[in-house]
Formats: sequence, C-alpha cells, structure tokens
Amino acid sequence: MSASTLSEVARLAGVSPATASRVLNGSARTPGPEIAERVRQAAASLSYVPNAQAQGLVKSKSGLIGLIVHDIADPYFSAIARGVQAAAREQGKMLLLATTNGTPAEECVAVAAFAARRADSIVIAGSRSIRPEDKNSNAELSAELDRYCRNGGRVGVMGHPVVGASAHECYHVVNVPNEELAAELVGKLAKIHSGTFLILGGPEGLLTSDDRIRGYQRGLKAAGLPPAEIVRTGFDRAGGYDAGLSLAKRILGGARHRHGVPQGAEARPCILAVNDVMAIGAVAALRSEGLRIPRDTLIAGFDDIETLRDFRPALSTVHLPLEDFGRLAALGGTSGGSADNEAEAGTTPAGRVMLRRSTETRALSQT
Amino acid sequence: MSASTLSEVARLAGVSPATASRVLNGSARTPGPEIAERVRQAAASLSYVPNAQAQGLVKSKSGLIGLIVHDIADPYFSAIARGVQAAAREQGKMLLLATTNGTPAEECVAVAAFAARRADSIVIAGSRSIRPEDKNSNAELSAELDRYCRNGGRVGVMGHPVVGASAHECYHVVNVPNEELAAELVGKLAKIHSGTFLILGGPEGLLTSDDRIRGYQRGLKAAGLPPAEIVRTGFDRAGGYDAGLSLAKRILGGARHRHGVPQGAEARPCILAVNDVMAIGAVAALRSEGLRIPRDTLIAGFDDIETLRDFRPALSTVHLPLEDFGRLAALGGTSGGSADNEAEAGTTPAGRVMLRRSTETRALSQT
DNA sequence: GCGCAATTGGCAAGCGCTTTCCCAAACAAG
DNA sequence: CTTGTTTGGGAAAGCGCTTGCCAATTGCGC
Repeated sequence: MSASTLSEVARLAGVSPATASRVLNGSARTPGPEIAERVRQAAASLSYVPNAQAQGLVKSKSGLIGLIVHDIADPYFSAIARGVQAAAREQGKMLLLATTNGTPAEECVAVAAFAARRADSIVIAGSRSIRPEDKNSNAELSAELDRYCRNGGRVGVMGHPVVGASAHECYHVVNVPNEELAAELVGKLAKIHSGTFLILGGPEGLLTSDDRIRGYQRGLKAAGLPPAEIVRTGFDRAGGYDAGLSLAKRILGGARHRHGVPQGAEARPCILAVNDVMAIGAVAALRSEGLRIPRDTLIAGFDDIETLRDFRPALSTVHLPLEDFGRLAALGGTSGGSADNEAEAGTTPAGRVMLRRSTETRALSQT
Repeated sequence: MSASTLSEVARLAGVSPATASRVLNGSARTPGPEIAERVRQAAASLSYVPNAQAQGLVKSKSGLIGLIVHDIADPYFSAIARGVQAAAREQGKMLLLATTNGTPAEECVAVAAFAARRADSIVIAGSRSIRPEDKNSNAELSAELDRYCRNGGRVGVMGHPVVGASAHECYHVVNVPNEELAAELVGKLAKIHSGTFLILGGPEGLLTSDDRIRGYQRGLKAAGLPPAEIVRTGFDRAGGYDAGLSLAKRILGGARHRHGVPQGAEARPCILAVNDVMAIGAVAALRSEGLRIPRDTLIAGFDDIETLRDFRPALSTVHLPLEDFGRLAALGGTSGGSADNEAEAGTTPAGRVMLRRSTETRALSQT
C-alpha cells in the first residue's frame, strides 16, 4: 500500500493519466480550468505525491545536485555546503551529500554513485591532491568524472581543476585566489613584523596547502625577505597541535640558548599556518607549553572560519567567502553564457586579509 | 548521447537484458560464470553505469536517506550530519540534505520532497517548536510525515517526537536527555558556586531550549536554590551576544550600586546558556563591556561543540555525542527488533557534564 | 453554413530496469 | 529409454510517469 499513483488520481477524476499529468506538473499544455480543478481535487483527496524517480526516469534528469566534501563536520566544508545548498534551492533542486575523508578513491565512488542517480551536476569541494600515492585513484577519478561529463553532467570544482580531467568544457572551476591572498597576508605582516617567518603547512601535494605556501613565500620575497622554513604536518587541528608542540620547544630553546642570534628574530617568529584550524591547534599547543600569543609568537591562519571568530586572541587570517564559493560552484554558469562565466569568475568574491590580535606586534603583554 | 543502458550491454554480450541484470546487480540467480564474465566485460567496455532511478522505480525504494537540519553550517547540525552520513554509508545509502532555518513550513516542503524522491527514511535533526505561530505549519508537517509513514517510510527524530504525529510505530525517536543533563550540570555548579544563577534561554516554545531550562531549574531546586531568572533571546550566537550586552550592564550596575545586597551573589552570577554558541556570544558581549570570565561572571553552555573547544576560557558545558545521535536516528532500529530498540534507547550514549575554566570559582585573576 | 485552424483530451509508446513465468536443455532415477 | 527434476536463459509484463501524435471538438472568417 504504497503512495497513490497518477493513474489512480486520473481515474478518480475521470480523466486520462495524460491529462492528470499535464495539470499536476507544469506542462506546456494546461487542460481546461474545470477539468484541472477536478484533477487537483482528486490528487488532494488521495494525498498524491508524484514519484520523482519515475519523473526523472522519463525526463532523464533527477533534480539532484551532488556535493562531495572531505568531512561535513569540518566548518570549512559546512560553510561551502551551505552555499551549495542555497544554490540548489534557488534552482529547485535537492542536495545529495557524499563525504570522502579527502581520499580520491572515495571521491571516485561518490562520483559513480552520483552518476548512477543521474545527478544533474556535481560539486567537488575538497582540495585536490597530487601526492604520488593518490596517482591511481586520481586517474580513476578523472576518468569517472569525464565519463559523467560526456553523458551530459556538469561538474563544479573549487580551487583547482580535477587533475587529469579532459572534458574541460563541462567543468566549471571556481577560482580561489589562495596564492594571491597568502602573498597579500604576508605583505601586510612583513610591514609590522621584523622577525622570522615560519610556515605551518599541510602534507606536500595537497594543492590548497601548496598554493598557500607558495603565496607565503612569494609575499616574503616581494617584501625582500628570505624564504621561510616550512614545517609539514596534518592539514587539520591535530596536525597544527603536533607541530605547535615541537615549535614550542624550539622557540623556548632558541630564546634560552642562542644568545648570539638576534634576539627578536628567533624569539618571536610569526607562524603562517595554511588554515585556521591548524593555527588554532598550534596555539593550543604553544599555550600548553607556556607560550603566549602574540607575546611570544605571532600566528596567522587562513579561511576565517566563522565559529572560530570568537577565539582569543583573535586570529589574523584571510577571509574567504566560502558560502559564495559554494554557490558559484553549484550554479556553474547556469545563468548566462560562457562569456558571462568568464566575467563572473573575474568578479568572484575574492577574500580579504584580516589582521587581528594574534599578529599584533605592539602589545607585548597580556595573553 | 546519454549513458549506455543495460540492454546495450546485453546486446553487446549477446545475452538478454534479464541475464545482464542478473549478473550486474546482486540477484538471487547468478548466471553461469562464463556468461557472467562476458556481460561484465561488455559493461566495462561500454562504461555502463546503472540507472539508480530506474532501479528505484521498479524496486520502489531509492537507497536515499533524507536529513533535515536547520542550517548545515551550524556545527551542532554538521556534527549530527556526520553521524547520519556514516550510518548512511554503512547501509550503502546516500544522503539527501535539506535545510529549513528551523521553520516547520520549510520542514514540511522538505518532507514532501523526500517523499517524492521515495527516500527510504528521513531524519529530522532540528529542534521541534510549539510556538503558537508554528501551529499550522506543525500540523501540516505532521500530516505530511504521517502520510510518508503510512506509505512505508521510516522517520527518525532527535530529542522530541514530532508534535501531532500519529503513526507512532514508524517513528524512531532518539532520546536526548537534555533535562537530566542540564540538571546534573547545575547540580555540580551549585556545589562550587554560591552566587545567583541566571538562565540564558532561547525563545519560548523551542523544545530543546525549554527542556534545558527546565533541567536547570530542576537542578537548582534539587540543590535547595530558588528558581533562576530566565532571559529569553535568540537560540544562536547573535542572541547570546545581545543578551550578553544587557547582562553586562546589569552586572556592572549591580556591582556598583546595590551595596546592600550580598556582594558575591549579585556581582558574580553564573550564566547558564542553553547552548554553546549562545554562551560564546554572551562571553563576547561581556568581554566587550570589560567583564572577565570567570572573574566577573561564570558561564556554562550546552552541546560541547568541537570547534569551540579551544575557546578560552574553556567553556563548561554538557558534552553531547551528537554524531552518535545522528547515526542512531538514521539507523532507526534497522538492526534488530523493536525490543532491541528500547534497549538501544536505554544504552544511548548519554552525554557528560564538562566543568572547565569558564565556571572556575577559585582563580579570580587572569582573563 | 462551410472549410480551416486552433484547441483539447486520450492513446500508446516508451524511459531503464527487475522479476515472474516459461521453456529448453541437461541430468538423475526408474 | 522414458519420466521426473533441476537448471539456466529469455520473453514479457510492468514500476509511475511524460509526451508525440491523433481524433474530436470548437471557434472563426468568409
């Protein structure tokens, strides 16, 4: 005793299924007003719910848009998800969500699942990886995606094209100016900080991390400074925490022992984390070792995660309009020709450097 | 030139569609190994992707599970979503996500959409509301849900049954012991804090908020204390911030002017917020007015949001295993009979009071 | 009043898949 | 060698819906 069907409604209304279909779902041809009313009444009295699967089957589209993230509980991704969701709603579509822990292998199965469900478009939010161990999975992923595209799917990617993808015309990549913004952040920081810089990066091959690192180094160079040392660790809070622990030792050690070296430079480095959560993790670790921010070390993050904005000391970071990115990726040039898309990409909400307490050089006292 | 179909594969393999279906999708009858191989090869060479919509249509189930949240970017909901997602994956299903901003009206359309897509089950994560203005929408929502249930759908709800629902046997509600835990929190707080208590609540009629408030009052009573004043505000950070602003004035005013009143009691209240983000908002406001936590006022939250754990002063709160709740709601007694479910509900991971820095009464100095 | 176009409802053919029957072949038993 | 029993594959009937096409009705100009 499943839901009632269109034919049942039609029978009750005394019309053919064709007519019922035409009145209940936006068809070009609308039957006469009196018949329409009868059908609508019948539908209501049977509490008819159209079967979207059947509709999708015949129209060969599903009204679904698939979103792939590493972890939906990660605030970075959930912000993007909100944007994608909003875009979906605007288009009258529903959101299919898949999480992959960042592994291309799982992304691959997610794409396949979306393809099976005939998702109208799919958005990949997670950072691309070119680590050697992901090479095979990446190849499979791009194959799967290309196939999906060839069958008429559209895919939106954030930040980086999918490595190895070939059906370029189907891909809509939202440009995330990681490198530029990172450089800009460093530029501003270099003006107020005269000590050393130190980069807290994710694993090599993670494109987002690599971009930001490159930006940091470029900014340093532009400011006439030498490249900073890069500490590699996990791209999450735990990674930041671990690195923070060892950094704390170095900073404390450096301050204590190396009297010959310019005091200010070694004793109070500026840590450039490649994202906010790593920065937060590092701060937690530094604090647990008795260090204070910004007294003993400056630190900056990246992303400007909303939930973290009340963190003290307020974290200097780069604000990214993640929600807009999500929406853009989901819209994927839906509204307008490709020329418009180019323009759109140009006017992408671009992010903004936010200098806050965690990199304040004046006040040396307080937490 | 859409994706290739089963019949195409069958033709290529030189078998009937029936056979192809049998080998490519787990059927009871598995064709001979040599034929199976041929079919599989054909499928691979055509890069065949089964059409889940068609499959769903004939099997009249979709492999979809629908999740309804207020806002996916809210860490509370994204934690739950992670759990639901995990459960979905375990069952080999996909997650359909709908956000509603907490309005029953939008929840209603979400349920309808899920029903149309023939979601196998749906999970409602957002708090139920019994505010008078939501009465109609609630009725529609429960009607929609009941209909969905009658057609064989299962629904999992967190915390509270849907108001007005009647098809009880289809609902699986995971019990969130808000009241008990709130009481427990207050109990522990009452042991270390001798001043007044003050409740920072959400709008009246929001069940989660009301439960927690009731728990707070009950805990107070159990400790032999008078009921606390309740300040009503929005259930989010902004609400907490606003309330914090006015509270700050009162606290400052109280400390300055009312010398007759026992100093400790008025000057250093303990604020019991009904969730973490409100607490954080309040802290931000209090700080902006020059107050310090826990020096000038104690404060506790509820939920133990992960991203907020690095917040300083560490927020006393009630840890809720949100992810488990999500998983449980999604599993919905899938594994086992209803008797098991009862047991399961009993052994629900129950949450835990976390006393941290923000309610520390000893140290009166520092931030 | 007639012919024409325009309108309106119904028929039926699918969309891509599963599954129930049915049938032929293959085997065991008598 | 006949009969009963498996066995493995195919034919076909849908799942619930849309839509191209046709037939019937209507409206209109002349």
